[in-house]
Amino acid sequence: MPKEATIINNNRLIKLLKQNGLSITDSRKKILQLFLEQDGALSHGDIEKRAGEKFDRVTVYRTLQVFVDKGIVHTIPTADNSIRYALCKDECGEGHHHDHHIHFVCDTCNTTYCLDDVVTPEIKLPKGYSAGHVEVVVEGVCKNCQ
Amino acid sequence: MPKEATIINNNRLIKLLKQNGLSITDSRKKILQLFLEQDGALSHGDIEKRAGEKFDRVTVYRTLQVFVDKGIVHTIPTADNSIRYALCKDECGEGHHHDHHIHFVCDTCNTTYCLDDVVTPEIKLPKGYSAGHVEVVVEGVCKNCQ
DNA sequence: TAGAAAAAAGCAACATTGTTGCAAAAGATA
DNA sequence: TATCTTTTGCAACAATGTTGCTTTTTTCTA
Ligand SMILES: [Mn+2]
Ligand SMILES: [Mn+2]
Ligand SMILES: [Zn+2]
Ligand SMILES: [Zn+2]
Repeated sequence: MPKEATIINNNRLIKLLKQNGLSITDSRKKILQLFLEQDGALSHGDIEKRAGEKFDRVTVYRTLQVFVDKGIVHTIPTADNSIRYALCKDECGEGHHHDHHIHFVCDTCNTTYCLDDVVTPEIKLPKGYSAGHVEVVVEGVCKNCQ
Repeated sequence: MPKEATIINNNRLIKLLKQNGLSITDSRKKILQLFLEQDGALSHGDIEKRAGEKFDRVTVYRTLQVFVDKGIVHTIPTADNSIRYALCKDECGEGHHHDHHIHFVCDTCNTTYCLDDVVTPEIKLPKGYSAGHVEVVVEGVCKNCQ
């Protein structure tokens, strides 16, 4: 008999997937769970490792792509050429993300955080340029590594 | 007989390399030239293409690494998992970059610009986090694509 | 300016990461 | 449960990045 926490969690996963019009599959549940139980962001590699030997690499790629498309997770660019993914907490949906927070990468533990309370600043661009999305990534030392 | 412009350019390249304590080689001159005659930033792939069939892929990787180490070029993180490189115009040197400008990626032509006159904004972080470098990438439509 | 020493380039082999088409398996629907 | 639809796994492939070693080029000094 599974533990209470597991049941709740499983229901939450199913609800989230259904809300986004996705069919319920083991890989989607597992990967979504990884995001829910995680403070920071995850790279493709992290997910491959933590999802265990259970899923094919291709499935992870496709699942992440679906999650991004649906507005369930957003991507975070980093300097080391490895995209990180994190849960969207804002009202993102299919085809439009509205993540206006900044990101923080710890030099020490290498964790990537969404700083949901820090709003992206206004940037005054030179004449001729028009801004769409603004991405801010701060690198430094995080709360756990001071 | 080479043209005047070529000679000057060649001297400039040599000077720049010497200033940074690098020996003068064909690949370094060629790749540095690509940056000098380029408005936007270049990806590894761009450089491989434009440097022609003349150099080995490995040489391009190693040359870019040397340029970054020496503070001749800096890297720009992008959302599509392909690092761009651009000339440092600030006083960067071996082991320390001081690029405090923001970057702009055009949705239309996909060019990446260093906006040298737009200074990185101050970011107020939550308690416990200390900031090192701040990276701002704005995505939108550039001056040539309006 | 020739020759020795040092540095860089090229090459080959390999590792990692990402993509695509297709058949099998699993999920949704009625 | 049967049928239709979607997703997965697999295989093959492409692109990107890394490493060790040999050859070539550059630098340095006599
Ligand atoms: Mn985020
Ligand atoms: Mn720049
Ligand atoms: Zn940390
Ligand atoms: Zn443009």
